[in-house]
Amino acid sequence: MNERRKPYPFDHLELKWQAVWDETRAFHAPNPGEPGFDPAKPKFYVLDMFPYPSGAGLHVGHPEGYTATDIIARYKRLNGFNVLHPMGWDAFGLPAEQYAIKTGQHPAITTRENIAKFKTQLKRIGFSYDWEREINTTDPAYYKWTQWIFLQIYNSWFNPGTKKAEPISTYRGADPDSVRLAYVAEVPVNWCPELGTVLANEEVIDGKSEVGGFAVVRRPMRQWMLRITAFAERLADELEDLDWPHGIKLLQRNWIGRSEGAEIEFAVAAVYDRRPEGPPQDPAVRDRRYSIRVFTTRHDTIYGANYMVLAPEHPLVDELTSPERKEEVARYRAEVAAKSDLERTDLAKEKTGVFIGAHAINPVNQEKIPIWIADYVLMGYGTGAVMGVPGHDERDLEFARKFNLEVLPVVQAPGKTAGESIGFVEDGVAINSPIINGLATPEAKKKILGWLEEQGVGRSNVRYKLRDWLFSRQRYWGEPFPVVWEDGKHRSLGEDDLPLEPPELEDFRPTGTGEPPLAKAKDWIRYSETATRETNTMPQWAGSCWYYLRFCDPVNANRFVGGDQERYWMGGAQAGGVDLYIGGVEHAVLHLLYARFWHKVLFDLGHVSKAEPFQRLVNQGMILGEDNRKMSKRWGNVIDPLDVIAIYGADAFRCYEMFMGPLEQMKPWSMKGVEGVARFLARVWRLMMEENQAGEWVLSAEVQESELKKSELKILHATIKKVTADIEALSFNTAIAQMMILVNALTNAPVKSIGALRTLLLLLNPFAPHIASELWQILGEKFSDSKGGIVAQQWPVHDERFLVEDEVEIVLQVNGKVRDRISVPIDATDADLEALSRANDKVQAAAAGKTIRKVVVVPKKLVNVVAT
RNA sequence: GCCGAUGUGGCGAAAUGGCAGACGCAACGGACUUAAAAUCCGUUGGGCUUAACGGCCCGUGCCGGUUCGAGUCCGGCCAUCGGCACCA
Repeated sequence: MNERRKPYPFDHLELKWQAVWDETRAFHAPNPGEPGFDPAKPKFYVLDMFPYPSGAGLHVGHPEGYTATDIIARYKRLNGFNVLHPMGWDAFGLPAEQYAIKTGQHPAITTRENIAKFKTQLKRIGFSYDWEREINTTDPAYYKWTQWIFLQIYNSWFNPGTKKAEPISTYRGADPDSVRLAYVAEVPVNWCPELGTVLANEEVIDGKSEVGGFAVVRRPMRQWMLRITAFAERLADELEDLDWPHGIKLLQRNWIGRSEGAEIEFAVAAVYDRRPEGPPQDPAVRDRRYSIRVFTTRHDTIYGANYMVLAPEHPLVDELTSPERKEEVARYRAEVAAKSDLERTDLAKEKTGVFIGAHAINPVNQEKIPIWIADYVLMGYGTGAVMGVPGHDERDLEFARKFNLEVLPVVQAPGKTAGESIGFVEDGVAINSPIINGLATPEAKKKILGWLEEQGVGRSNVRYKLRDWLFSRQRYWGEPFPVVWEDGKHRSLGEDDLPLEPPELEDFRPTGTGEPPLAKAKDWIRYSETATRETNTMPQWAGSCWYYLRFCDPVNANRFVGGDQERYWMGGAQAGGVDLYIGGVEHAVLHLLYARFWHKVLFDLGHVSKAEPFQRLVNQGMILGEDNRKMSKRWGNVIDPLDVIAIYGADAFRCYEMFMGPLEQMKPWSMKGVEGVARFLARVWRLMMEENQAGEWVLSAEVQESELKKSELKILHATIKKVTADIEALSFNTAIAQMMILVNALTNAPVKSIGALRTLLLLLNPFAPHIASELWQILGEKFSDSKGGIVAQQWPVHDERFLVEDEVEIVLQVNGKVRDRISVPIDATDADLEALSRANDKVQAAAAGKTIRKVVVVPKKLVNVVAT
């Protein structure tokens, strides 16, 4: 290994301070009612996205966000906040289970080992977590409450009147099971025949399994679903007031996918008319009226609707298909069912579909239009049926061309002929549409909708792309559902039955039939003579949906979080919730949407005090390898923080992570860059320390009580100001640059003022806490004061008086180009500046032969002479 | 295809509409050293010009606009990255 002498003894002092912090519980945040709790202090909750403890350990990407939050946490503490800064483990999940399948080692053991490794790494970086609040989603004392929250969801329904989740007991309908927020449905899942198991969507990449690359097909199975769609409107609307990156809000909004439009009923032309045997004799069948509802955002184009398409799975298909088309329809539906999602959504492929032998009536003109089924219409969105308007919808146009259906323009784009307006038209004027001819699109929509409403065949309607959340997995390593089945019906266990622990299994392998591995535990499954346990488990997202709440009160055995604790950390007069949440963009929609959903349910039921959990969100950018590629085993460019720390120390590691560039930006790693930052810290060290004859570091003789020169005072206070503002703005790279400027300036001074050094150490402390603590202590011992450790200090405040200057440099421009720079007294008037500028040699030279038209004076900055 | 982000030296980057390139890396030169490492000091966007001090021009992806003045604001392109993708 690297035998090079260390530029300062970081290894010794870093381990020393980490031990001190542990022993003194330096970063423990007291809860209301605990000793040491000061109600006068404002709270600050700064949260990291807790990691999945994989076997590979942390790489340098993880600690980027963690370092940022740690700087904020340390900074806020010195500013008098009671800071909640916790860490834990999102430890249920596939890799541990896959490892168990391969080796037979129980996932709990793998998980324990991985957590130990992660924790060692995090501690070596010197993060100021309150480790007394550490949580682990696989701990029964934790997932007891994950299961408890599931029961709250299970025992609730969404009241459309109040737009709130309410206890199921308030539901007045006949079948509560049909409205619960957790329900069972037969839905298509990703089935991988090769692996013999079901996969989550995240585990399927381009229609193949992430593990092994085997084909994945859709197959209907009984699944637990959470009714997140009921909250679509609130999840979209309530994003508004959150202090999140604009892009992330947009991503969530798009994911939720709100569309405003109309639902329109198309009557079905008498089905029996076309049957060879004539009208059925049974009056119940003969008189049956069918109608098909479509959803459209372009109701203004309804005159152009000359066919209709149902999703192949549409429930009316069986009843409407004419006998002579039955065979073909059945064949088409079978074909579609066999397709994977990939095949079905492959845009390059041609449109397919079959006519089902029935017709619908267009309500605006009473025309009989053919009904088709085609897989470009999805059962899961809208009503599963569309009116085909080939004139103004690209997909319909493609379909119409394939099957030679008529294409009729009904909207004319501005500046184009009717014929040219075929295709997708954003806005235009209605044509060939008697009721709305000549109206601009928005008015046409309004008028036709009014007309349809009058006829009783249409109403305005809002639809969302968001689907209900498929909440069950056929896995071992997850939270079991607190549910039992009896006589084909499910019912929940009581709170007293929690935690419901999974059975001990020797064999974690999938059964091959799609039945979950828990089904192998025959004794465990048997709940009573007549009832059996649910064998699915919850997905990995479950534990992370509420962990930020558990951090507020991590060991409470009686409640998922205590009321006082929740109100203190998550409530408050301000916006409330987590004050700062930093993590990767990869969670922009899933985790962040799921957690918001659970939080809203808990809020509606009165268990938490605010409707939103994360007030401010920041995404750190990905750290690439030195080769500018994503870090991965495949490229061999993964960097272990511990390897960096062994050479340069934790402080250098932390500072480099922040100095690389803006937090939110993607940027490549550079070992040379770490070295540069390490040199900076070594300079800080040598500002105060020198080696004696024996090779020991001792306080430098240059460190003395002394008055600062004016120029030194200025740079010191400019640094306090900039570092403070930059930390507030999470602009850590420029904060470090400013401290480098200060250190360079101090290095050149013959005498090092203790006051200036102390201030520097306070500013540096959030970034490089070990070296700052050590040097602070050394100064304290030498100049025996009673200030205490650096963690007990106040953040410095700059004094604007030291920043004002007697003289300022003024830039002289002619026509916007710099011609000279002059130094003038700070109180020079605009007239003075103009006169000086006009008299300046270089200005005159540049303006020679021209007439001065105008002189722009920017006080204390520049003068621009406009000459032509 | 749609949505979003980003384009500045050899590299990471900095710049409330007002001196483009702070700070750092790399490179080069010097000091120290028997020597090297470490450290310290200096130079470093490009071009032209001058014996030299210096002087001049160009330069923030491309084209245009607004402005006394644009990396920054507006319009239109191009490229890279990310997300969504038959959502009616």
